[in-house]
Amino acid sequence: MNETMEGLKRSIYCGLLTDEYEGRQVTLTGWVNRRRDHGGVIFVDLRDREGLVQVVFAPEMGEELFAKAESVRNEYVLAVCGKVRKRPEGTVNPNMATGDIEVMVGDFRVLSTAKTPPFYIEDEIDVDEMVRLKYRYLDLRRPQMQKSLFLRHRVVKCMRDFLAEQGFIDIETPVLINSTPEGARDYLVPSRLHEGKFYALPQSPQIFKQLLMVAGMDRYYQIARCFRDEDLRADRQPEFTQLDVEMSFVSRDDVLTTTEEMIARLYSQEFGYEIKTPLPRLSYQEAMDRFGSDKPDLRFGMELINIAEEVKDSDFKVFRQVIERGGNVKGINAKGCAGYSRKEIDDLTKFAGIYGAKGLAYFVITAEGVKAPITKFFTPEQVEGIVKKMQGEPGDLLLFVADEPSVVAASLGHLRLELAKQLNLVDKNEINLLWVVDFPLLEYDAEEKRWSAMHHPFTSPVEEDLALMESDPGRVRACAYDLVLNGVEIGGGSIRIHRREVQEKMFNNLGLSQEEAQEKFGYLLDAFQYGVPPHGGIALGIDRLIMLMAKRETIRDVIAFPKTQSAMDLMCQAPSKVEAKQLRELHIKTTSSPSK
RNA sequence: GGAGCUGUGGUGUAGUGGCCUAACAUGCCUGCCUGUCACGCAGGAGAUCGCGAGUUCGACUCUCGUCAGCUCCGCCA
Repeated sequence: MNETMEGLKRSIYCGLLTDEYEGRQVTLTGWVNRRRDHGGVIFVDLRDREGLVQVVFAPEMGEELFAKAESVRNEYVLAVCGKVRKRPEGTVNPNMATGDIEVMVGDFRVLSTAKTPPFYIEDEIDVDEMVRLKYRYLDLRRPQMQKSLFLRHRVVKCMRDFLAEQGFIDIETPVLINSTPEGARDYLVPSRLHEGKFYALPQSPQIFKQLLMVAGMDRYYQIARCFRDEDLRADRQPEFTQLDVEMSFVSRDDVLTTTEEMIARLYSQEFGYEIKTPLPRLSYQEAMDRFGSDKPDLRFGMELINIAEEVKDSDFKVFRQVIERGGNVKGINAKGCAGYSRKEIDDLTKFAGIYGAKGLAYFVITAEGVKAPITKFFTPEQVEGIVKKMQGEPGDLLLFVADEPSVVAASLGHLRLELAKQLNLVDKNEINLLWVVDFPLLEYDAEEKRWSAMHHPFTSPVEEDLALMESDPGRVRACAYDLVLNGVEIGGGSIRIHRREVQEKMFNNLGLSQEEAQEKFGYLLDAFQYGVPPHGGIALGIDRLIMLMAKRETIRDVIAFPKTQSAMDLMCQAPSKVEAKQLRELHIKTTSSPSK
């Protein structure tokens, strides 16, 4: 039933056919996007990765062939041979790139019949993602998905070209490595040859790229697959792709500048958009203070404003006590939202609660003055002071959170984003890039009661904070930086520690004993005894970057075969059970019941 | 580990205790149709309403559990 390509050769992609081919005999191949059977004549839109073209089946081709044409259905794979011609007057389709021409089919073959697909192969579909993922190969036929993958290809190619020009070389690092403490949960791979031992899949090629610097490669890059066994999000998959870069004998600004140039070239090449460099830089502290986030979206204002000074002497116990305990009281001004209903404010309160806020205080500013249940705790002067600090005007809604600093930042920071969404404050076409710099080197893990590296254990402290490492580790700034695009972290890196004594201090702060450090990272420490260049680098999240460039809401849309939120591949059904024999070879026994 | 939303022919939806013997659109099948392009017209097939309990005289509808998908919190150097 299915015919072969024997003796046929495609002349051109369907979507690339132009009127320059008029009068010429061509062979086209593709999928039947849609057929319109008029009885005496059949129109078929033939689709390939470049687009559509209309091919026409008319009875002149002969009875037998025409009968075959009548049996053609959607998604059949055809090879058609025919003459390109201008469409008759009045039948040109201006909505179609190839709408002024068509191919009069003289002969054709059905290379493959097809079942009716479970959903339409077209953009703007509204199909349950479960179905799309199960039939991902059909989902990927949709032009929009193909465009995303083409975009991804061009972006990665542009990166490679740029980096090659700059003297970076592409080096692969192993995928089977050893598990390390710190950081995300590792994916483990049992060893058959070493009973009871495991490889881990890399969370990033971090240590290897640093060893490549010790090896004198000077400038390295890799499009690296990374693995983290943590829960998924719209912008987090268990395996994802990073552009991993490392360079020797450089300062922080060398890394930033190189990255900026690359990103600028990307946008220039892809959209003809000129990004102004150098990009703005915001310290972590300032980002947290003003936006409640270390990846602030600067496409709109509505900054967090500290009103501790204005409320510290008020009768409002909630605020006062928080301040006395070292907490923050901050607010945001939702311009023009004074008309929000009780329920809308309740919803905002609930929303703030997700991030730990125990309440959401508010002022409604009307022409007659401030209206709110809590005004009674403040003197008129205090109310006025708060309104002034918040730059409140009649018609505004002021929202306040009082809590420990991290809760205030998280709740107001997210509330700010939520309100921007509701009020449509974001220009979707704006491209807002910035660096967040001067991250803390360490953060305190309350659960484990110890310091842990905010970036990773090889991040260098900034020189002038070195002395604080023993006296006040929480205040040490790291020579680390994140690249933020429209409120999404798309990359991060640091200048690394290249001095053994600083590295030891770092391990010390992390509560790693000399022995533990030697056991886990000994090879890096050893390497550092043999001449290590100062070095630093960055890793960019390719999936997230492409997601933003393609204006998609989830990285699943720019990954060919992504996993669901429960880390399953609905198409191939991974993960799956394995044979008992395989487990025996790996010296593994599972604890779950065999029926499961 | 937790919160929320969703689950009804292939697909997208409607149906808030009896009107449901489950509706609409689209897709699919059959027939007609020589200029359509979301072709048109006529007819037809197709659903134990995610799964399991419970409440009820009666459950697509209410309750509980469970599974799956999505969003989020925790987690993610």
